[in-house]
Amino acid sequence: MTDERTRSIDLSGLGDWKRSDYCGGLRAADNGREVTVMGWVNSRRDHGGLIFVDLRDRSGILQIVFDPDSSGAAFALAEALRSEFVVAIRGRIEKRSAETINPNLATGEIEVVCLEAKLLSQARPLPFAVDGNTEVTEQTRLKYRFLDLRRPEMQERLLFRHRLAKSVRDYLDGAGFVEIETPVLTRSTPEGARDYLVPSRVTPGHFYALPQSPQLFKQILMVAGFDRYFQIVRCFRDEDLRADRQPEFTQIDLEMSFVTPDDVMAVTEGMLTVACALRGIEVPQPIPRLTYDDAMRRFGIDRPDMRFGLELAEVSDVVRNCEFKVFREAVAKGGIVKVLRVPDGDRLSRKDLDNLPTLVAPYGAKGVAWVRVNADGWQSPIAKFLSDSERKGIESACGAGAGDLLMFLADSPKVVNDSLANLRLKIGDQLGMIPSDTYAFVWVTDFPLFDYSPEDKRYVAVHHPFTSPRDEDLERLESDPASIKALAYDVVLNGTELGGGSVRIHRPDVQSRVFQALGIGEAEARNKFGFLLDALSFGAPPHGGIAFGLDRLAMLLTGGTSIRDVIAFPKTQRATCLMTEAPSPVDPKQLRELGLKLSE
RNA sequence: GGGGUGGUAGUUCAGUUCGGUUAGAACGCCGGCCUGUCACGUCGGAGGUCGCGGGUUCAAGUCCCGUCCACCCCGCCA
Repeated sequence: MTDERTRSIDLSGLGDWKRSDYCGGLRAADNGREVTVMGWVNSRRDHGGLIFVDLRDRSGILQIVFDPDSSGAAFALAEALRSEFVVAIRGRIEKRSAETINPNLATGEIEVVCLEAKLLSQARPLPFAVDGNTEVTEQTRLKYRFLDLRRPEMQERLLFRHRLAKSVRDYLDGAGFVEIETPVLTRSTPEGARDYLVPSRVTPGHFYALPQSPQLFKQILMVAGFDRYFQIVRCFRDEDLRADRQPEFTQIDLEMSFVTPDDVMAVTEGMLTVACALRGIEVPQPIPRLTYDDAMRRFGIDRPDMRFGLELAEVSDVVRNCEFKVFREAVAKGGIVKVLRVPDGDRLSRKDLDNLPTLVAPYGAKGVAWVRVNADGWQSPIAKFLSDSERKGIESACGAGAGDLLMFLADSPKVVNDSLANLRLKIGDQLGMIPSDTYAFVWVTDFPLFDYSPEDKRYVAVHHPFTSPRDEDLERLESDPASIKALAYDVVLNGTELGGGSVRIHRPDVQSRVFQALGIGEAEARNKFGFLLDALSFGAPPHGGIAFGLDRLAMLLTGGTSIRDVIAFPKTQRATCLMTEAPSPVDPKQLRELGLKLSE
C-alpha cells in the first residue's frame, strides 16, 4: 500500500521558495496577493474536476483550490496528495463567493488558488487522524506522539505553556530576579523522595543524583549574595506516578534574601496575576489565607478546593459519651468524629448513601453514618443512639437545619480527614456544586514543622529539613517538636497544590538543632550537608522562597486533568516513554565502564 | 506493594450475561465516478495473532488460571 501511494510522485526540494505567510493569519484584506504557504495536508476533497485541500500549519488552516484551468501540473499533483503530505503552495488569494464562505474557519472568507505546487514529503497511512475530530486512546497518542502533537489542541497547549513560562520569566526579571542554572548531576540527599541515580565512571561505586529540586543550591546562591534568584528548572523524583505527577517535572523556583513570608507571598501573587492574565483569570490581591490547622479542621486537607462550601465540623466532644458505640469508642481511642453537612440532602438517594462506604474505603474508613434532618426529626439508622441534647449539639456544631443530610466519620484523625475530604469532593462534584470556570486561590500557612513517622520512629520534616521554625517556637524545638510551626506556605488552586515554600534556616546553630530533632546526627549532618552548614557559617542572609509546579499551573489554566497533556513527551504510569521505549537495557560494555554488575 | 477500569480491523467501539455456522459497525485506507466542497457525495474493494501464554470443552473473543500493557486511585511523593 505504501508503494502504491508513493510510486508515481516526485518529491521536490524547496529550491528558492520562501514561505511568505502562515496559513492561519490570512484574511479577506489579503485578497489578490500572491503567497507562498507551506504545511501539511489536513484534508483533501476531490470533486474530480476540482480539488480542495485544507492546508495546516502551526497557525491554522487555509483552503487551497486546485483547478486544472489555473495549473494543470498542480492539479495533477493534488490528485496524488493524501493526508499529512507536506506541500509548498504558490497561489493567489481570492475572496470566496458569499455562498461558499466557511464561517467555521478563521480563514473562511478566502481561499488560495494554486498556481504552482511542490510535494516536499509524503506520509504513510496514519495510525490515527490528526484532524482533531477523532478520539484516540492515550496509549496510541503516546506511541505516535509526533502525530498527536500535530493536533491543534496539543499545539495550543504547548504554545500556551510557552507563553506562560515567558510571562513568568519576564515578570521575575522585572522584579529583579536573576536566572541562574544549577547542576543536574548533584549529590544524593537523605529525606524527601527517592533519588534518580547516575553512576560515576571516573569514581566507580559513586553516584550522582538528579535533583529533586535545586533547594540547597538556591540557598547557597543567597549566601553568595545574589539576593534574588529564579530558575525554570527540571526536577526529578523516583516515585510512583499520578495524573498530576511525572518523574521529571518543571518547577518555577525562586529564592529571595532579607525577606519574611509576606514578601515571598507578595511576589508570588504578582507572578500569578501575570500568568493568569494570559487566560483572563483574575487573581485576588491578596490571595486569601488559611492556616494549616483551619484547613484541616474545615476541609480535612491541606490543599482545600475553595470553589464550593460543604465544610466539615468536629463533634467529638458532643458524642464523647453517646450511646453509639462507634462514635464513643473512636473518641475514647484518641480518634475524632467529624460531620459533613450536605444542604438539600434529598438530592442524594438511598442508593447513594449505601455507596458511601465504597468511597471512603481506600482511606481506611470502615463506614459512614448518616442522618437526614427532617422538619419532624432525624431519620437515621443511628438516631436512636443519640439523645436530644447530643442531636442539638451536632446541629449547632455544623449549622444543620431541616433538609440537610449529615455524614459522619469516626476514626483516627487521619482516616476521618482523608475520608471526609474525599467525600466532600465527590459529593460536591456529584451535586454539581463545583463551578468549572472558577479559579479559587488560597494560601495555606503555618504548617507544622515536623510530622511523627511511626514507621521510622522519628520526626520527619513536613516541608524539608531547611525550613525555619517560627522564632517564638524555637525554645520548644527539643521539648515539644510536634507543636512547632514552620514559616512555610503553600499556594493552592482549586484543590491542587501549585507551589510551596518557606523561609529557610539561616543560622548554623538552628540548622544543627533541627537536624538533631530529625534524628540526623552531627556526623551524618556534617557528611551529608557539610557544605550547607559551612555556607551558613560564613555570613548567610535571612532568606526564603517558593517553588511552583509549572506543569500543574499549565494544566489548570488550560482546563486539563493530566499534566501529561501539557508535557511534550511525558512518561506512562510505569515511567516509560512509549515513543522512545525508554528505559532500555544497555550494552554490557557500558556497565563494565561504570563498574556495575546486574544481580541476576 | 494493593484496589479498580480497559485491551477485538489502521483508529474508536459493539459483540463476552447464557460458549455454538463465515467476528460486526463507524471512521480511515485502496480503486472508479464527480467543478464549489469544507465531517464533500457516490459505487465498489481490501483489511482480524479478539494483548500474550496455558487450561476446561465436541466447540472459547466469550468460562478458568497466569502474565503483559495503558489509565484512575491507595500506599509512596510536596
